Amino acid sequence: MKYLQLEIAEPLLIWYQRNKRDLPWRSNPTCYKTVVSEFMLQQTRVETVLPYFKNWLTKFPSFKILAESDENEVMKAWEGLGYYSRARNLRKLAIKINNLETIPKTQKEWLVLPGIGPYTSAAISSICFNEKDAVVDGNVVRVLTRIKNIETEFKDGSQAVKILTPLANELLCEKYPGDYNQAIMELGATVCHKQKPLCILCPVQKQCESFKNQSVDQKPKIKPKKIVKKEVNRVISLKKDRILLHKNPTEYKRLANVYEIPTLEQTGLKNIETMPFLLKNKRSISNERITEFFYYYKEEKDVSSQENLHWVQKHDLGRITLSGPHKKWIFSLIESCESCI
DNA sequence: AATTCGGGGAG
DNA sequence: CTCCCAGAATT
Repeated sequence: MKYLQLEIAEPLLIWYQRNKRDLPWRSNPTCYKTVVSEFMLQQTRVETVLPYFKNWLTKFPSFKILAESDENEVMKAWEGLGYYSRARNLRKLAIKINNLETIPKTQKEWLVLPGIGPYTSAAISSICFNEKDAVVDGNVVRVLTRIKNIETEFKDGSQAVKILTPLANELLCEKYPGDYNQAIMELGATVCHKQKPLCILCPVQKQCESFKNQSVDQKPKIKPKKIVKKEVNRVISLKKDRILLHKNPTEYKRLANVYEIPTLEQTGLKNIETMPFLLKNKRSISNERITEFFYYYKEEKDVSSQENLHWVQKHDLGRITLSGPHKKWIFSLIESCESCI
Protein backbone atom coordinates (compact mmCIF):
# COMPACT_ATOMS: atom_id res chain seq x y z
CA MET A 1 0.00 0.00 0.00
CA LYS A 2 2.67 2.47 1.04
CA TYR A 3 4.86 1.00 -1.68
CA LEU A 4 2.36 1.96 -4.36
CA GLN A 5 2.40 5.50 -3.01
CA LEU A 6 6.15 5.79 -3.01
CA GLU A 7 6.64 4.19 -6.39
CA ILE A 8 5.30 7.38 -7.93
CA ALA A 9 6.02 9.90 -5.17
CA GLU A 10 9.69 9.15 -4.62
CA PRO A 11 11.00 9.68 -8.15
CA LEU A 12 8.62 12.60 -8.52
CA LEU A 13 9.93 14.34 -5.40
CA ILE A 14 13.56 13.76 -6.37
CA TRP A 15 12.86 15.13 -9.83
CA TYR A 16 11.04 18.14 -8.37
CA GLN A 17 13.87 19.01 -6.04
CA ARG A 18 16.28 19.16 -8.96
CA ASN A 19 14.05 20.68 -11.62
CA LYS A 20 11.52 22.98 -10.02
CA ARG A 21 11.24 26.43 -11.51
CA ASP A 22 12.52 29.37 -9.55
CA LEU A 23 9.23 31.17 -8.88
CA PRO A 24 8.77 34.20 -6.63
CA TRP A 25 6.23 32.49 -4.34
CA ARG A 26 8.73 29.70 -3.75
CA SER A 27 11.53 31.90 -2.44
CA ASN A 28 11.13 32.72 1.24
CA PRO A 29 7.62 31.27 1.13
CA THR A 30 4.92 32.56 3.44
CA CYS A 31 1.28 31.66 3.76
CA TYR A 32 0.34 35.06 2.34
CA LYS A 33 2.48 34.57 -0.75
CA THR A 34 1.04 31.10 -1.25
CA VAL A 35 -2.53 32.38 -0.98
CA VAL A 36 -1.94 35.27 -3.40
CA SER A 37 -0.20 33.01 -5.92
CA GLU A 38 -2.96 30.39 -5.77
CA PHE A 39 -5.64 33.01 -6.41
CA MET A 40 -3.76 34.47 -9.35
CA LEU A 41 -2.95 31.06 -10.79
CA GLN A 42 -6.59 29.96 -10.99
CA GLN A 43 -7.08 29.30 -14.72
CA THR A 44 -4.08 31.50 -15.44
CA ARG A 45 -0.60 30.66 -16.68
CA VAL A 46 2.51 31.11 -14.55
CA GLU A 47 4.10 33.47 -17.09
CA THR A 48 1.01 35.67 -17.08
CA VAL A 49 0.93 35.83 -13.29
CA LEU A 50 4.60 36.70 -12.68
CA PRO A 51 4.49 40.50 -13.19
CA TYR A 52 1.16 40.81 -11.37
CA PHE A 53 2.46 38.81 -8.41
CA LYS A 54 5.55 40.97 -8.00
CA ASN A 55 3.56 44.19 -8.25
CA TRP A 56 0.96 42.85 -5.80
CA LEU A 57 3.53 41.97 -3.15
CA THR A 58 4.95 45.46 -3.39
CA LYS A 59 1.58 47.14 -3.02
CA PHE A 60 -0.03 44.67 -0.61
CA PRO A 61 2.78 42.88 1.25
CA SER A 62 0.61 41.29 3.95
CA PHE A 63 -2.91 40.16 4.83
CA LYS A 64 -3.16 43.16 7.14
CA ILE A 65 -2.28 45.74 4.50
CA LEU A 66 -4.53 44.07 1.95
CA ALA A 67 -7.35 44.00 4.49
CA GLU A 68 -7.01 47.76 5.00
CA SER A 69 -6.70 48.56 1.29
CA ASP A 70 -9.14 50.36 -0.96
CA GLU A 71 -11.08 48.06 -3.29
CA ASN A 72 -10.48 50.30 -6.32
CA GLU A 73 -6.75 50.09 -5.73
CA VAL A 74 -7.04 46.30 -5.54
CA MET A 75 -8.95 46.20 -8.82
CA LYS A 76 -6.35 48.41 -10.48
CA ALA A 77 -3.60 45.99 -9.45
CA TRP A 78 -5.64 43.17 -11.03
CA GLU A 79 -6.30 45.10 -14.26
CA GLY A 80 -5.87 42.82 -17.28
CA LEU A 81 -5.57 39.59 -15.31
CA GLY A 82 -9.23 38.62 -15.78
CA TYR A 83 -11.74 36.88 -13.49
CA TYR A 84 -12.01 40.03 -11.40
CA SER A 85 -14.09 38.40 -8.68
CA ARG A 86 -10.85 36.72 -7.65
CA ALA A 87 -9.45 40.11 -6.68
CA ARG A 88 -12.51 41.08 -4.67
CA ASN A 89 -12.62 37.67 -2.99
CA LEU A 90 -8.93 37.85 -2.13
CA ARG A 91 -9.50 41.19 -0.43
CA LYS A 92 -12.54 39.81 1.44
CA LEU A 93 -10.43 36.85 2.49
CA ALA A 94 -7.72 39.15 3.86
CA ILE A 95 -10.31 41.06 5.88
CA LYS A 96 -11.59 37.82 7.41
CA ILE A 97 -8.12 36.50 8.17
CA ASN A 98 -7.17 39.82 9.69
CA ASN A 99 -10.07 39.51 12.13
CA LEU A 100 -9.10 36.02 13.27
CA GLU A 101 -6.92 35.17 16.23
CA THR A 102 -5.06 32.44 14.38
CA ILE A 103 -4.75 31.64 10.70
CA PRO A 104 -6.84 28.71 9.39
CA LYS A 105 -4.96 25.46 8.99
CA THR A 106 -6.96 22.51 7.65
CA GLN A 107 -8.49 22.20 4.20
CA LYS A 108 -11.92 22.26 5.80
CA GLU A 109 -11.19 25.57 7.49
CA TRP A 110 -9.94 27.17 4.27
CA LEU A 111 -12.73 25.78 2.13
CA VAL A 112 -15.39 28.03 3.67
CA LEU A 113 -13.50 31.25 2.90
CA PRO A 114 -14.33 33.46 -0.12
CA GLY A 115 -12.75 32.50 -3.45
CA ILE A 116 -11.48 29.20 -2.04
CA GLY A 117 -12.67 25.90 -3.49
CA PRO A 118 -11.48 22.30 -3.34
CA TYR A 119 -8.29 22.92 -5.26
CA THR A 120 -7.12 26.10 -3.54
CA SER A 121 -7.95 24.86 -0.03
CA ALA A 122 -5.94 21.68 -0.62
CA ALA A 123 -3.04 23.65 -2.08
CA ILE A 124 -2.84 26.13 0.80
CA SER A 125 -3.31 23.62 3.62
CA SER A 126 -0.78 21.18 2.19
CA ILE A 127 1.87 23.71 1.16
CA CYS A 128 1.63 25.93 4.24
CA PHE A 129 0.67 23.47 6.95
CA ASN A 130 1.64 20.02 5.66
CA GLU A 131 -1.98 18.84 5.67
CA LYS A 132 -2.60 15.60 3.77
CA ASP A 133 -4.89 16.84 1.01
CA ALA A 134 -4.21 16.15 -2.66
CA VAL A 135 -4.67 18.94 -5.19
CA VAL A 136 -6.44 18.09 -8.43
CA ASP A 137 -6.12 20.64 -11.21
CA GLY A 138 -5.77 20.36 -14.97
CA ASN A 139 -2.16 19.25 -14.62
CA VAL A 140 -2.97 16.48 -12.16
CA VAL A 141 -5.84 15.24 -14.34
CA ARG A 142 -3.43 14.92 -17.24
CA VAL A 143 -0.67 13.21 -15.27
CA LEU A 144 -2.96 10.73 -13.49
CA THR A 145 -5.00 9.73 -16.54
CA ARG A 146 -1.73 9.04 -18.32
CA ILE A 147 0.08 7.20 -15.55
CA LYS A 148 -2.97 5.02 -14.84
CA ASN A 149 -4.06 4.83 -18.47
CA ILE A 150 -7.56 6.01 -17.66
CA GLU A 151 -9.67 5.86 -20.81
CA THR A 152 -12.88 7.30 -19.35
CA GLU A 153 -14.34 10.02 -21.53
CA PHE A 154 -15.16 12.88 -19.15
CA LYS A 155 -17.98 15.33 -19.87
CA ASP A 156 -15.76 18.22 -18.89
CA GLY A 157 -12.75 19.10 -16.82
CA SER A 158 -14.62 19.54 -13.56
CA GLN A 159 -16.08 16.04 -13.81
CA ALA A 160 -12.58 14.68 -14.35
CA VAL A 161 -11.37 16.52 -11.25
CA LYS A 162 -14.17 15.10 -9.14
CA ILE A 163 -13.65 11.52 -10.32
CA LEU A 164 -9.87 11.60 -9.97
CA THR A 165 -9.74 13.14 -6.49
CA PRO A 166 -9.85 9.79 -4.60
CA LEU A 167 -7.00 8.41 -6.72
CA ALA A 168 -4.99 11.58 -6.19
CA ASN A 169 -5.36 11.19 -2.43
CA GLU A 170 -4.29 7.54 -2.58
CA LEU A 171 -1.09 8.52 -4.34
CA LEU A 172 -0.37 11.53 -2.12
CA CYS A 173 2.95 11.36 -0.31
CA GLU A 174 1.92 11.70 3.32
CA LYS A 175 5.32 12.78 4.49
CA TYR A 176 5.73 15.73 2.11
CA PRO A 177 2.21 16.52 0.86
CA GLY A 178 3.01 20.13 -0.05
CA ASP A 179 6.05 19.32 -2.13
CA TYR A 180 4.34 16.30 -3.66
CA ASN A 181 1.37 18.41 -4.72
CA GLN A 182 3.63 21.00 -6.28
CA ALA A 183 5.75 18.30 -7.89
CA ILE A 184 2.89 16.61 -9.72
CA MET A 185 1.62 19.96 -10.98
CA GLU A 186 5.11 20.99 -12.00
CA LEU A 187 5.46 17.77 -13.94
CA GLY A 188 2.22 18.50 -15.76
CA ALA A 189 3.27 22.06 -16.49
CA THR A 190 6.83 21.45 -17.70
CA VAL A 191 7.02 17.82 -18.91
CA CYS A 192 3.63 16.12 -19.18
CA HIS A 193 2.20 18.74 -21.58
CA LYS A 194 -1.08 18.31 -23.33
CA GLN A 195 0.64 18.28 -26.69
CA LYS A 196 4.05 16.80 -27.32
CA PRO A 197 4.77 15.66 -23.77
CA LEU A 198 8.48 15.27 -23.01
CA CYS A 199 8.27 11.62 -21.97
CA ILE A 200 11.98 11.21 -22.50
CA LEU A 201 12.57 13.54 -19.54
CA CYS A 202 9.83 12.10 -17.34
CA PRO A 203 10.86 10.81 -13.90
CA VAL A 204 7.89 8.41 -13.79
CA GLN A 205 8.12 7.12 -17.34
CA LYS A 206 8.62 3.57 -16.08
CA GLN A 207 5.45 3.83 -13.98
CA CYS A 208 3.39 5.31 -16.82
CA GLU A 209 0.95 2.83 -18.34
CA SER A 210 0.02 5.13 -21.22
CA PHE A 211 3.68 5.42 -22.15
CA LYS A 212 3.80 1.63 -22.49
CA ASN A 213 0.71 1.80 -24.71
CA GLN A 214 2.04 4.72 -26.70
CA SER A 215 -1.26 6.40 -25.96
CA VAL A 216 0.00 9.34 -23.93
CA ASP A 217 -1.13 11.92 -26.47
CA GLN A 218 -4.70 10.60 -26.38
CA LYS A 219 -5.28 11.33 -22.71
CA PRO A 220 -7.11 12.71 -20.93
CA LYS A 221 -10.29 12.15 -22.91
CA ILE A 222 -12.51 15.16 -22.32
CA LYS A 223 -15.44 16.12 -24.53
CA PRO A 224 -14.92 19.52 -26.18
CA LYS A 225 -17.27 22.27 -25.15
CA LYS A 226 -19.43 24.28 -27.47
CA ILE A 227 -18.14 27.57 -28.76
CA VAL A 228 -20.70 30.37 -29.06
CA LYS A 229 -20.17 33.05 -31.66
CA LYS A 230 -21.23 36.64 -31.09
CA GLU A 231 -21.00 39.99 -32.81
CA VAL A 232 -20.87 43.32 -31.00
CA ASN A 233 -20.90 46.90 -32.30
CA ARG A 234 -18.97 49.46 -30.30
CA VAL A 235 -18.83 53.23 -30.52
CA ILE A 236 -15.65 55.24 -30.20
CA SER A 237 -16.24 58.86 -29.41
CA LEU A 238 -13.57 61.42 -28.63
CA LYS A 239 -13.71 65.03 -27.52
CA LYS A 240 -10.75 67.21 -26.66
CA ASP A 241 -8.65 65.06 -24.31
CA ARG A 242 -11.49 62.75 -23.36
CA ILE A 243 -12.86 59.40 -24.49
CA LEU A 244 -16.37 58.10 -23.97
CA LEU A 245 -16.37 54.96 -21.80
CA HIS A 246 -18.98 52.76 -20.16
CA LYS A 247 -18.58 51.69 -16.56
CA ASN A 248 -20.15 48.30 -15.93
CA PRO A 249 -22.36 48.57 -12.86
CA THR A 250 -21.61 46.63 -9.72
CA GLU A 251 -24.52 44.25 -10.36
CA TYR A 252 -22.83 43.01 -13.52
CA LYS A 253 -21.37 39.59 -13.11
CA ARG A 254 -18.97 40.13 -15.95
CA LEU A 255 -16.38 42.88 -15.56
CA ALA A 256 -18.24 44.62 -12.74
CA ASN A 257 -16.90 48.13 -12.07
CA VAL A 258 -14.60 47.84 -15.06
CA TYR A 259 -14.58 50.43 -17.86
CA GLU A 260 -14.90 49.55 -21.56
CA ILE A 261 -15.59 51.24 -24.88
CA PRO A 262 -19.41 51.37 -24.97
CA THR A 263 -21.52 49.11 -27.14
CA LEU A 264 -23.97 50.68 -29.55
CA GLU A 265 -26.84 49.79 -27.21
CA GLN A 266 -25.12 51.38 -24.23
CA THR A 267 -24.86 54.71 -26.05
CA GLY A 268 -28.54 54.64 -26.98
CA LEU A 269 -27.59 55.74 -30.50
CA LYS A 270 -29.46 54.51 -33.56
CA ASN A 271 -28.64 54.14 -37.27
CA ILE A 272 -25.12 52.91 -37.10
CA GLU A 273 -24.84 53.09 -40.89
CA THR A 274 -24.32 56.84 -40.65
CA MET A 275 -21.18 56.38 -38.53
CA PRO A 276 -17.76 55.85 -40.09
CA PHE A 277 -16.54 52.26 -39.67
CA LEU A 278 -13.11 52.16 -38.03
CA LEU A 279 -11.99 48.56 -37.58
CA LYS A 280 -12.93 44.97 -36.78
CA ASN A 281 -11.46 42.87 -34.00
CA LYS A 282 -11.77 39.30 -32.79
CA ARG A 283 -11.29 37.89 -29.30
CA SER A 284 -12.57 35.16 -27.05
CA ILE A 285 -14.14 35.36 -23.63
CA SER A 286 -14.44 31.94 -22.00
CA ASN A 287 -16.50 29.90 -24.47
CA GLU A 288 -17.56 32.89 -26.57
CA ARG A 289 -15.96 33.88 -29.82
CA ILE A 290 -16.63 37.57 -30.25
CA THR A 291 -16.24 39.73 -33.34
CA GLU A 292 -16.36 43.42 -32.49
CA PHE A 293 -16.98 46.22 -34.97
CA PHE A 294 -15.85 49.70 -34.03
CA TYR A 295 -17.57 52.81 -35.34
CA TYR A 296 -16.67 56.43 -34.86
CA TYR A 297 -19.26 58.80 -33.49
CA LYS A 298 -18.62 62.48 -34.00
CA GLU A 299 -20.56 64.03 -31.24
CA GLU A 300 -23.64 65.79 -32.45
CA LYS A 301 -25.77 65.35 -29.39
CA ASP A 302 -24.17 64.52 -26.09
CA VAL A 303 -24.84 60.92 -25.05
CA SER A 304 -23.11 61.06 -21.69
CA SER A 305 -26.45 61.46 -19.95
CA GLN A 306 -26.99 57.76 -20.71
CA GLU A 307 -26.62 55.42 -17.78
CA ASN A 308 -23.01 54.69 -16.77
CA LEU A 309 -21.45 56.62 -19.66
CA HIS A 310 -18.55 58.89 -18.78
CA TRP A 311 -16.21 61.23 -20.61
CA VAL A 312 -12.92 60.02 -19.19
CA GLN A 313 -9.84 62.23 -19.42
CA LYS A 314 -6.75 60.66 -20.91
CA HIS A 315 -5.04 61.70 -17.70
CA ASP A 316 -7.44 59.58 -15.63
CA LEU A 317 -7.05 56.35 -17.62
CA GLY A 318 -4.36 55.36 -15.15
CA ARG A 319 -6.77 55.69 -12.23
CA ILE A 320 -9.69 53.62 -13.47
CA THR A 321 -9.73 49.90 -14.17
CA LEU A 322 -10.05 48.97 -17.85
CA SER A 323 -10.53 45.47 -19.20
CA GLY A 324 -7.31 44.07 -20.67
CA PRO A 325 -8.16 44.19 -24.39
CA HIS A 326 -9.89 47.56 -24.14
CA LYS A 327 -6.90 49.03 -22.37
CA LYS A 328 -4.71 48.01 -25.30
CA TRP A 329 -7.16 49.28 -27.89
CA ILE A 330 -7.62 52.62 -26.15
CA PHE A 331 -3.93 53.29 -25.77
CA SER A 332 -3.12 52.29 -29.34
CA LEU A 333 -5.98 54.50 -30.48
CA ILE A 334 -4.63 57.45 -28.54
CA GLU A 335 -1.13 56.85 -29.83
CA SER A 336 -2.10 56.53 -33.48
CA CYS A 337 -4.44 59.44 -33.20
CA GLU A 338 -2.44 61.93 -31.14
CA SER A 339 -3.34 64.81 -33.43
CA CYS A 340 -7.04 64.14 -33.83
CA ILE A 341 -7.91 64.15 -30.17
C1' DA B 1 -25.20 19.26 -13.60
C1' DA B 2 -24.51 23.23 -16.44
C1' DT B 3 -23.12 27.97 -17.05
C1' DT B 4 -20.56 31.93 -16.22
C1' DC B 5 -16.43 34.43 -15.40
C1' DG B 6 -10.94 36.97 -18.77
C1' DG B 7 -7.44 36.83 -21.19
C1' DG B 8 -3.71 35.01 -23.67
C1' DG B 9 -0.49 31.43 -25.55
C1' DA B 10 0.39 27.41 -28.36
C1' DG B 11 -0.25 24.41 -32.20
C1' DC C 1 -9.32 28.03 -35.91
C1' DT C 2 -9.00 25.07 -31.42
C1' DC C 3 -8.03 23.83 -26.45
C1' DC C 4 -6.13 24.96 -22.15
C1' DC C 5 -4.34 27.27 -18.25
C1' DA C 6 -2.04 25.84 -10.14
C1' DG C 7 -10.89 26.80 -10.53
C1' DA C 8 -14.81 29.01 -8.00
C1' DA C 9 -19.43 30.72 -7.70
C1' DT C 10 -23.89 30.78 -9.34
C1' DT C 11 -27.91 28.95 -11.49
